[in-house]
Amino acid sequence: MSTIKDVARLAGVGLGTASRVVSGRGSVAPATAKRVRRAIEQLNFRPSHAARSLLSGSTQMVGVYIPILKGTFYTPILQTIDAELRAGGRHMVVAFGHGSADERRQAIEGSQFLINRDCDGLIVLSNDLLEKDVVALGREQPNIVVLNRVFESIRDQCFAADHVQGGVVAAQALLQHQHREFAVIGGPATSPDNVARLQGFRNELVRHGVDLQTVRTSESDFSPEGGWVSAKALLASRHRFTALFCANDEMAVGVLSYFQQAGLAVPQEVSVLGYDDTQSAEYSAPRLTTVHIPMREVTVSGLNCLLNRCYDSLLPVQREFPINVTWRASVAL
Amino acid sequence: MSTIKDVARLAGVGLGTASRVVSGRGSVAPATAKRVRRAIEQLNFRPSHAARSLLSGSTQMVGVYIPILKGTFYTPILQTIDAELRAGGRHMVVAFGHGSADERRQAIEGSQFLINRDCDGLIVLSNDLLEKDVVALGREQPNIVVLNRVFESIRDQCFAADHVQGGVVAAQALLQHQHREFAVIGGPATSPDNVARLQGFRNELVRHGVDLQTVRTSESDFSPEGGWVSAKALLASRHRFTALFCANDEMAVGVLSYFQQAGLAVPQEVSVLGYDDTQSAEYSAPRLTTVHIPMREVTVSGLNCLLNRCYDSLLPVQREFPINVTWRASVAL
DNA sequence: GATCGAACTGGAAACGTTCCCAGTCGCTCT
DNA sequence: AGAGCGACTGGGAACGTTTCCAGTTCGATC
Repeated sequence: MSTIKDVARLAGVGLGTASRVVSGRGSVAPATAKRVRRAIEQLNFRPSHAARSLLSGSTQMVGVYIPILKGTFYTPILQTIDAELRAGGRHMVVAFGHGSADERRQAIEGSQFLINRDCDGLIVLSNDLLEKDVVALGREQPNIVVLNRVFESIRDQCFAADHVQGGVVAAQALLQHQHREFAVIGGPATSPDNVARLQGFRNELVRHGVDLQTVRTSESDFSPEGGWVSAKALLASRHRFTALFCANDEMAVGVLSYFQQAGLAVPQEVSVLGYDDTQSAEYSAPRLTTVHIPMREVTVSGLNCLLNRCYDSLLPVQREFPINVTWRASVAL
Repeated sequence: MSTIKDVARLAGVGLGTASRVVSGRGSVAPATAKRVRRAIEQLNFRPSHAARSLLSGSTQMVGVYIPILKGTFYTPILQTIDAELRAGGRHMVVAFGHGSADERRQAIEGSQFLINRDCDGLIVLSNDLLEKDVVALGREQPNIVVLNRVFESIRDQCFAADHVQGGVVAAQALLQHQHREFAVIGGPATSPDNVARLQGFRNELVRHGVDLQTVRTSESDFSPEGGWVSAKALLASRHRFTALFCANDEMAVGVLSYFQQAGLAVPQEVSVLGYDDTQSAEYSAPRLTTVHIPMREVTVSGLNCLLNRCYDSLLPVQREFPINVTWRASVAL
């Protein structure tokens, strides 16, 4: 690989002049600039990112930690982040959870890994990190933003939709279709956003006079497979219900798969409501009615907040994210 | 951020000694090492990745270009690459296709972006790159590996399953269930892997005496939505068929969604066969029988090949990838 | 025609590491 | 006692940029 010294030598100019042409800062005579550009072309010169980073103290790189890249929840987030970053000439380096450690450790290690990689900032998604973990991480790299979760100690670096409100919206959607007999398949009890939406859902139910004793709730793991086995158990339990609320779309898809196999017609015999409105809800059989969480807006706002911190820009940041229902075909009277 | 100089000063040792403790190379007296380690701790010192890269000429970083992160095809690939890389203390930087340019330009720009970021090597996935493009890219960064596509000029840097064989396997799966009347929903005609599997499929059909005139083939775009509209068009055409081959799982999922809505029972009235065996096939309604492409093995082999080139390691590389069928519930007699 | 300023130029210093070289110390062996 | 050796140490050079400063040239202004 050729360096800027080679360029300078070939063009017969000084180091400074060559650098000015490359970086476009400072004034250079047109004729000289042309000579330098020809030399660059000829040597196929590209400036070293490492050298620039070393000097400037900034890598123009943002780290993103994601527990696992599976399903349809995280992928649009990555896509969004990369798009926004690239538009600003920056880039993204991703780390997923790995290894045999528990998920909390994985999240810490992944984030640490990213920090060690000289990221200018960090975006973290994790259900298993503790308050003290983010504080510790924040000591090493103050430019941290958390998505889909709020830590009290760094409230204004956290971006999330109001999931208890999401639960309320879910309940209303079902109630307004005259449903009174419910079942729920929740995500992991350790997942804060899951308990929030379940809380909201239940609150709204009692507000409408539903006896919570009659709503059967099972805990699952946010995966289609989990939804499938929960659906099976639910049917086996012979619990009476006309509407089933799934705490995310992926589980709902698994449920739909099992119900089809069991010969239970959706929505004719039971209604199924999803949550998140990810891509997997769009073309299930039947197409899934689901609570729409505006993750794109959440992501962009979080990223902008991070960029503002890292590069003192003034990108717009939004902190309220309206939730509504995307009506498709899985909920009926 | 503190530097190794600060550490050296605080520990009362020379630069070299401090460095030796940090990098673990060279000999240091135990007592001295302890003092240095305490200083590191105290200052919360972390070595600068940029400085190391500059000196060593290697960033320990591999770039991955992916056209778009949507659906279930690319995500496991990323997950696999990251897992393998992290295990070796290296990392991954990802770029997706963006902007309004056509997909070929996007692929070139994305790859270029990665190269400019000082990646030690590049993994590229793209249906739209031309032979000459990879040659040009190869001049800037010889360490390139292509997945799911083979370019003649760099044959041994390309890793892909044999998709014409995949098509053959698909045809056999359907034929052995006595199907004689077919329909096909293909991917984009510009996608080499798509034309390969369609070719293989048709070849096997004629080998079994099926008249290709009777098999209706429509072109779609590998998306669930595309599958949905193609399924609609197919039914509207009143073409007779008992088995439908979809060139990927995503389209098959869209098809299943439409068939359910249209009241067409799968597999009782028609059989549907997918391709790829991605996560979306696992819990569709009904669960999708599909041609299993071992993308994990393809990915690992490609990555290993790249790592061998970049860091002269001797990781195992495999060039043949057996294809079979994952039987679920969408194909019947 | 002296003065001033703008436009342009070259090169040293700095960023934070690692590697190499030279040097010191203490021990063992003749 | 002197030589020889191994363990350990300190600091300069280098990696490839950008920034800054000092210097030169040239045209315009008084």
